[in-house]
Amino acid sequence: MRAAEKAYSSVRDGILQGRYDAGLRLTEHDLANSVGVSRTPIREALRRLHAEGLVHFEPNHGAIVASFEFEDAEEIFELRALLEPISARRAAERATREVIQELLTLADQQMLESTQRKGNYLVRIGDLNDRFHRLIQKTADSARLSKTLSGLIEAPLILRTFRQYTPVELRRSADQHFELVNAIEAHDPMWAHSVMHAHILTGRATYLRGRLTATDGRKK
Amino acid sequence: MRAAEKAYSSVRDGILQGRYDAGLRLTEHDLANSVGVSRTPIREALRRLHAEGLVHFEPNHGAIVASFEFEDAEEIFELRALLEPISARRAAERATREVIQELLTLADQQMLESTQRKGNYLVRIGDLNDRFHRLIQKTADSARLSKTLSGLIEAPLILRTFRQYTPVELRRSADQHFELVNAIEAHDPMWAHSVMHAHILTGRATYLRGRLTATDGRKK
DNA sequence: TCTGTAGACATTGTATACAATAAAAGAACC
DNA sequence: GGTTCTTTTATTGTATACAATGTCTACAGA
Repeated sequence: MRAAEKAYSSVRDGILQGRYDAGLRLTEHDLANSVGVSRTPIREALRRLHAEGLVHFEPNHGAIVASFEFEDAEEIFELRALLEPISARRAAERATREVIQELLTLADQQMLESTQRKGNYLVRIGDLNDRFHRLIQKTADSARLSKTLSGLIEAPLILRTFRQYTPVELRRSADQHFELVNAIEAHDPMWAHSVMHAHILTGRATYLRGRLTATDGRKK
Repeated sequence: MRAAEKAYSSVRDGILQGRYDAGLRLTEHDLANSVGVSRTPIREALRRLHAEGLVHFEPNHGAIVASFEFEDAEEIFELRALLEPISARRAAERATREVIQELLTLADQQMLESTQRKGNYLVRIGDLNDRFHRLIQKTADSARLSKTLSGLIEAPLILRTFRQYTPVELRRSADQHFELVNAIEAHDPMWAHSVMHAHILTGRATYLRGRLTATDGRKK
């Protein structure tokens, strides 16, 4: 694997898995040491992460791990609610049998995890959800749309959201994935569009409810 | 100015002004020579341009200047039609008197250029249009939205579109800018939203008409 | 004439040394 | 004790040398 690639995924994973907390300073030198490559590929990785919004630069203080505030979440859900339905629509126009089968498998597994809820099932559900949405994006076959969305599907935010889900909501989310597969299988772009729209808004509602409870909790 | 900055704007200008044609190979070595900096800042600039979609990489052939096909244009207009109205809405909620004044001045100048049509007025209109839209984005004050849109407002495409405009359409476009300023001045988000939506769709329609005529021309 | 292969060449990828700059720490003075 | 100036240190920015790898070309053989 190229060193730049290694640096990128290493730092990215560190941020997404919470090993690097929001606000932490990441100096090129330290990262180079911990990843085991020189500063050059580290620089490249940091610029890329900056473009994706995972870090920002403070002059002479290096890269700072970005934090997600409430306003960011609102905005992310708003943009996803606009863009992901387009992905779904395009996917419905383009999906092959193989893709549909794979989506079905992912939805199946997610439903299983959502009903059983064993071990650290939330991480696995988060992962399945991520793969499901990414496969739809890939099927939509629009580099521009993918790039636009990639900055928006922030795993830490989504994982945090999953923690808010009640068992019922977890099953509903998995069920919406099933319906999405149905719509895509039927090659019905409008159906796929609106199911995806509802799906994102459902996630948003859950996130908002979680925020409210969290705030109430602090107020007590 | 930092060398990386110099490299970025130099290469970017080269592409946007058409000095580097679509499909042209840009090798790091050559660019380093022509810009007058070392390869390191050139690399940084190229990665950035890649993230913005202005070049793509072919393994062992370096950066290739991206070309805009019909499908790309369709997609860009579709995404802009979704996203720019959000910018307009947010701008209407946030604009100060100073910003409104500046927008008004830009719209004024554009109207003037559109009625006089002297010299290479199309370039100047393209520039005014660009500044108008960017100021709205800036006023919308959403880093995420700006970043998402920045990859979509491709100057070469928009400039090409302006060439298709009839005098009437040029004035209509300037007039829509005026109406947008009215909506923003009234702090009416919905109004701003729908005017911007119509404005983008107007541009799209003109672009499509231009494409059709070009195709007909070839068929004869 | 076509095809396969060897080798030169072009190009990127990486490490490292050095320069520039700004922040932090410490010393001297009031 | 506080404040300002100086020195040190930390950090990024840039250039360059070298390594790795893929591509193109020329030539030999069928």
